[in-house]
Amino acid sequence: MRNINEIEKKWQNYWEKNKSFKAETGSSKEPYYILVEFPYPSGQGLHVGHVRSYTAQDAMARMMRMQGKNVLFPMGWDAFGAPAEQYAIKNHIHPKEAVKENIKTFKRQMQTLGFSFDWDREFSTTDPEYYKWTQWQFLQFYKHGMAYKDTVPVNWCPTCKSVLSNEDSAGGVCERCGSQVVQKEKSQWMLRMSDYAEDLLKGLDDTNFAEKVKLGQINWIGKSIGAEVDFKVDGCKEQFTVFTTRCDTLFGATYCVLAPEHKLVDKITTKEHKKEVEEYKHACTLKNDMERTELNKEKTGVFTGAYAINPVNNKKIPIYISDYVLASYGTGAIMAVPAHDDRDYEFAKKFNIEIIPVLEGGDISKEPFVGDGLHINSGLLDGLNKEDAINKMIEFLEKNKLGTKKVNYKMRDWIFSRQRFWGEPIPMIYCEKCGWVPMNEEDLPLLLPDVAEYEPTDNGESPLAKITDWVNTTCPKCGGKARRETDTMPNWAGSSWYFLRFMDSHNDKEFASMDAMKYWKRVDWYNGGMEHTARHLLYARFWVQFLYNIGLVPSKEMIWTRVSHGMVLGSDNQKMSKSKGNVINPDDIVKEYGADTLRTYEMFMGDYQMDCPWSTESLKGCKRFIDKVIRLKDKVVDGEEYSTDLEVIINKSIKKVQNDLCSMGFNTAISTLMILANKYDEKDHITKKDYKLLLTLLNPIAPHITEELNEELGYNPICESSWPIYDEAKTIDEEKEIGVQVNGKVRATIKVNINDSEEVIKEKALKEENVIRHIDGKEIVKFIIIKGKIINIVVK
RNA sequence: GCCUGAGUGGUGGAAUGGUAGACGCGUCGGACUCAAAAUCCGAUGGUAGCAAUACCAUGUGGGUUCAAGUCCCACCUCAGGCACCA
Repeated sequence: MRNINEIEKKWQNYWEKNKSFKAETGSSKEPYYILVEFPYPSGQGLHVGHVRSYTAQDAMARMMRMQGKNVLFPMGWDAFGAPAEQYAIKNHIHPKEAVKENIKTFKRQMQTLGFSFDWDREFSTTDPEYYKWTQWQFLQFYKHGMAYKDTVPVNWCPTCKSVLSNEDSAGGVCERCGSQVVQKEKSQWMLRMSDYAEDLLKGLDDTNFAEKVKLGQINWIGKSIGAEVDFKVDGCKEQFTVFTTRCDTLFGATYCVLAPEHKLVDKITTKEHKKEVEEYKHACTLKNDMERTELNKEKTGVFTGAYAINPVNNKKIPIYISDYVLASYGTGAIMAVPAHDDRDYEFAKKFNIEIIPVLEGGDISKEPFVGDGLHINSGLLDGLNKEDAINKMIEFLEKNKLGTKKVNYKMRDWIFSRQRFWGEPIPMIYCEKCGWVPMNEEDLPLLLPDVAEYEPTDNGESPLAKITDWVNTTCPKCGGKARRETDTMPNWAGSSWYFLRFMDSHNDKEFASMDAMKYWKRVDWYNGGMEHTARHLLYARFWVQFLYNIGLVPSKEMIWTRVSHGMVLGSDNQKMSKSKGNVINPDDIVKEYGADTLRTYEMFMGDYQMDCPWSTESLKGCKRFIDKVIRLKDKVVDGEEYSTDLEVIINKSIKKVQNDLCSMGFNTAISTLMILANKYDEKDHITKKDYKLLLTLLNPIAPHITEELNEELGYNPICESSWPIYDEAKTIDEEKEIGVQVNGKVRATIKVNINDSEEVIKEKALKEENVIRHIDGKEIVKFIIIKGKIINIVVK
């Protein structure tokens, strides 16, 4: 046989030439859309982790095509982003050149692996034909009041010289470069994502996401139901509002805390406390979120000198400021109930504030009691449980106009501006006379200029700000002098709707036609990394829901199932990285062992959804399996029927492989095929049909060699054939070995026939010597026969 | 601290409540070979035993059940995510 790489090349060319995997919009076959997250084409080339998830989805796609479905399995490039920009800065080339190179490498690598993507639908988020529509969609957000400019304290990375989203700077550290993030005030484009909090929560019911994925979304949205309560400041007209989920503990509120940034702080602070308060506030601005949370072991804060009036009992209670209260959540102010909240308790102990228990149970001299209990010291609430007390208190507050029921979400609006060159320009123009004016839609795309300088400015302006030719323009409204927005969009923008574009990739009239979207209906199966299941999925769902609300997509949720894969770790069980020297390059493996072996190994290595270490030894085992399949061809004799003695195992194998490929049981699908091949190997001869069956079942995972062997038998290509159909009746063994237990312990195994009556089985079991020994002299109290599974004899 | 996973041989991992360790890797022994590679055959959880077989064994401790890796309760460890969210 010829060299394995030549065979692989031959079939890759065949598929390309014959457009074997083209998805036809409008075809009468049942549409099925399998999507795998499009990669960021980094300079590192394809990772063996990519190979794992692409092979998995490829196997599904190939099987489903054979089952007669019209499978859409596309691939593209998420190519905007900081790494390409940094690479360009370093090497003094335009990022689009670097991206072009990287895409070429990625695509070549994917093609040598034989993935059945419909390459006719390929695009990159950096193509003007694509980002034109990303910009167009931004304009729709703007025109529907969903995009606005606001000055917000933002996370600033001094190294990247860029603003980061809360998400990107999780933990106070820049996700890109790892530097410490500081706080800075900046005017930013924002998307009103918080308006969609409730819909994003509800929409989950219309999806088939895995439970853990749904939970991730729910946690991120962070809904909590509570009440807002107004507190008057003693001795002046001012008042402030707090948010609480436990308004039933209001009688135990012995102080209030405002966030240091709260607007009221300056107004209510008394002369004697001014200096202290100012110092504390200043200290807080120096700290970023990371430091604030890190130093949370010890509560800090200062007294403002002012007092609030507890609205339920008119008690004067002190007002403090402390950074344990966040300005960005709720109202930026809390009522503190030290008897029943850990944080408030700690604070109260430190500042010697009164602690009044209002719930029965626990010992508050030692620790706060946060459980459920009947109310005490609470006037109208005394004797009630938590739920009743909350309801009664809300009723009381609303009746007396002291507060209202209120729902809060952790999810905030999406900060949409980035001070970078390599992103979609935001198509907005600032005119002294007219203010912010959107570009005319006909003028899109707004292209990135072709210049050679991409360094951000030191004052945090985007590199685009330096390109005056580009920046200076005229106002679309009044025709006067105006300036373009120089910020660009975040990386998440282009990936929030790419799956819609794949339905109609080359449409130059619309981002995708309604007809095409109605035909494909939705992404039926979406595979991606666990790290993207919270953020990316939430952004994409928000984007789609907005488009739905303005009538541009056919349904509110366009993604049905979301699944995630485990990582491929280095053989040292660590994440692969250059510095650790544990990186495996797929090119090397393909060259030495062939794409089919690599694909088979990555599917066999372990549970698809779990991380798994690389093992070249195990890879060789899969090579051996492929070689065995090739060798089996020598046993083939003519015959267009299955060998009689193989019928059961063949039908069983079809059923198992088919079910496993649909439910991500790739490793057990391969083990089934290994068992089948071993069975064939035991025989002197197998029929052509037996052999073709094995090749067909293995084809989704190892498509090249199976096509080659199939062709040598004289059959039409497998990718143009049908998936075999199994006969349920023939998946059952006539005879089976089952265990015989005595008191739950296996003492023998017996052969039973499918037609054996219980009497016969009983008789067989009781004939076994070892069984007789264990029941000897005892009384049989129960005789349990589970057909085809086990026998258990209970004796006393 | 909270949420989500996961703890099974030397190793990657299999097991709709029904013979734990499928399938693969490694190791050991054997065949073929001048030799090696490749391939093939056999053995391989632990302890005891020549063996039949017995006992132990799925992170720990309880429980439910004729039967528990699987279900329930408590706890321990590891990984990932969130983290002062009132």
